Amino acid sequence: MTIRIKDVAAAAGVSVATVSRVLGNGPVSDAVRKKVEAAIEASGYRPNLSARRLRSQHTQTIGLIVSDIRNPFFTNVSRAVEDAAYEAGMRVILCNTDENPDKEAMYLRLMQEERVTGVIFAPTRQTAETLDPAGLGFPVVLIDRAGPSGLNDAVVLDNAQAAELLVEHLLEQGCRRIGGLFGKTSTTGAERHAGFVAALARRGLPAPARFLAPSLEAAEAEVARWLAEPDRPEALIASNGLVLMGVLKAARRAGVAVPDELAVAGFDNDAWTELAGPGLTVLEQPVYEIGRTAMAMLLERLARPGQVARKVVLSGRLVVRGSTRREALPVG
Amino acid sequence: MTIRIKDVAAAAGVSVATVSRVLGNGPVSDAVRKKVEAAIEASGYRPNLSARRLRSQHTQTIGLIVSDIRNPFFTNVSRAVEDAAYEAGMRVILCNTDENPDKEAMYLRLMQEERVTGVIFAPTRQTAETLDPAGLGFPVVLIDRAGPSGLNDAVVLDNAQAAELLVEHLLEQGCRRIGGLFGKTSTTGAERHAGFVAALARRGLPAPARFLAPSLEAAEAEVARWLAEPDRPEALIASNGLVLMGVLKAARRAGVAVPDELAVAGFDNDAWTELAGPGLTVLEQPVYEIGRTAMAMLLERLARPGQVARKVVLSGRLVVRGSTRREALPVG
DNA sequence: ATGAAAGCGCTAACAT
DNA sequence: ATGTTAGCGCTTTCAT
Repeated sequence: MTIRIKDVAAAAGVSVATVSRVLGNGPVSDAVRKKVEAAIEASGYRPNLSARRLRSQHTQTIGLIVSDIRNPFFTNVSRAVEDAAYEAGMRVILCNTDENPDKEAMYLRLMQEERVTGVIFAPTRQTAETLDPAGLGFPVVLIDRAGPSGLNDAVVLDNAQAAELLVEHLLEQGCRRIGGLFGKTSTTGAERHAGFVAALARRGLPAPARFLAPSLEAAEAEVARWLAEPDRPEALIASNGLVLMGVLKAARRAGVAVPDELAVAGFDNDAWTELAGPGLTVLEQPVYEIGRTAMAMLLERLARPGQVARKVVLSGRLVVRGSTRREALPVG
Repeated sequence: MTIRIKDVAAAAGVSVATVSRVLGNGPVSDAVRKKVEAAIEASGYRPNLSARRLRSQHTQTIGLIVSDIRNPFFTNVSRAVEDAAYEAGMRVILCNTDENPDKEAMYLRLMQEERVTGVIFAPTRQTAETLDPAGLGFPVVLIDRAGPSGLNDAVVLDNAQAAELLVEHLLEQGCRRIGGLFGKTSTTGAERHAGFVAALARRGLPAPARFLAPSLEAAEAEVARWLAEPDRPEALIASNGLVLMGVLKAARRAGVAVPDELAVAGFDNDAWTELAGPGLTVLEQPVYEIGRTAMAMLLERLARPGQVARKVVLSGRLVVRGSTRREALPVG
């Protein structure tokens, strides 16, 4: 049926070992290499990667486990990871967990069965805390959310600092009743919440916060409720791009003007944030770089397995736009 | 080193075949099954999928080849495909081609080496025209862009009709100088262009169009140039979500007000289109459904290989928002 | 530089 | 219902 290496060998008049060497750039004389390559070309032979992986014990596969590829942060990270992976001759298996610990466990198990070379993983808080990298059989680089103290390699944003930057900016604009919306299952959410609380506490201000599932729908519903309350906030900080969208949709539905009646700021400088409403003030993460860094760390870890775990902390950049502009805000 | 099936067999006091049967839900007595499952649990055994695939000749893997996962259309399609695939016990390999025919060929070749069960593919026009599904060794379902007459299964939008809907709407709003921006390498672009031309021709109107690479940057640059020309259009139709973003960015940079000085409409009803500017008029594709339909067609094709190729054509829905609102437009 | 042969871990005949 | 065994297609010793 399908052409195997022995068919190519027979056609070229050499042994299967020689064909294998041609395929793997092993030591073969030029004359023989030519003959073999011609036979491969003529037959349309395609090596069977399952067989190669089984025999060589190298799968050249990495797993990328995120909560939802539709979250713009992960969309961009995934593209960066795939670019870097294919450049390094690796393929990527992408998994969406929806922040569901059961799915996380299932996919981690799948990664073991695939005998992946390594995994890049954005875990929920729950999983991050209990993750034992030793028992998995492959190295893990955490992204977006770091696990507990130095057990895993990780590349993350300085989330507390980032949240503080946003709060400071709103304070400078004269806002006082500043509310925050954070993911309830992520470490990211917890860290950003901590920065949010710290920055407001320094001024002796309250830090009203809501925790929610990281989806557009959940955010929109939560914000709609919040805006209907008597002492609604004059500014809102959204912990990720999806939640930020939800804030804007809810404000629009409720007829609350941005920034006149509500200042809005959030995370992730996606293209649309420049175009929405008066332009959205956001904290930009170096998204593509996070993906490539994670991949690079994974490759380094594979090269030096004994090396101590490293955590790369990247800083965000505040991008000020109209959604928090002072002149339009209710001051005092 | 790692635990193999024979280790589990030895621990449970049975043969490897019995363990394999337990794994595959074969006929095994309850008592033995219990014993084996206990041994699996105790040892932390994980089946080696490469070995299983090699032996069984079933990879349970499908390939998803798109131009760029960051294109919101493909982001959503990919999520739908992955959901459906994992439900069917299949893995997905995602590939980004950037509409580069060389990359397309490379990934198609990779799919052969993976011995994938099937592929869902959004090809460039060039590749779509020359694609020989017979020679590939696996079934292909095309999405977004159909190939030539009935050679491949495909699920597509009625692109010409969709473009006509947008044009008709703009005509109703009183626009006359309507420009179009289309992907230069995609069949989608060509089909949408055809509908665009047809709708305008019926009114005896010119149909100025520009063809470009499907990226945010290319669109922004092209539109910036166009808006600077003397007889610039009073309305612009963008052939996909990325290009639509580019139109808006360019208009904003050039200080051209939407919709007062320029009406804007485009494809893909992403969340952000509701929030950008006055809200964007878009043609909504049933995105998630396209992904699931493609997966379903692939599974059907696998079940009935001889079946004649089918093309599922889905209709888009016009979503009217502020970016084309009549009262604000320069009439005549 | 090349070939012969073993075996990666598993499933599927075939036997019992 | 369970065991024995061959072999999926390849890479990798070990010879020569």
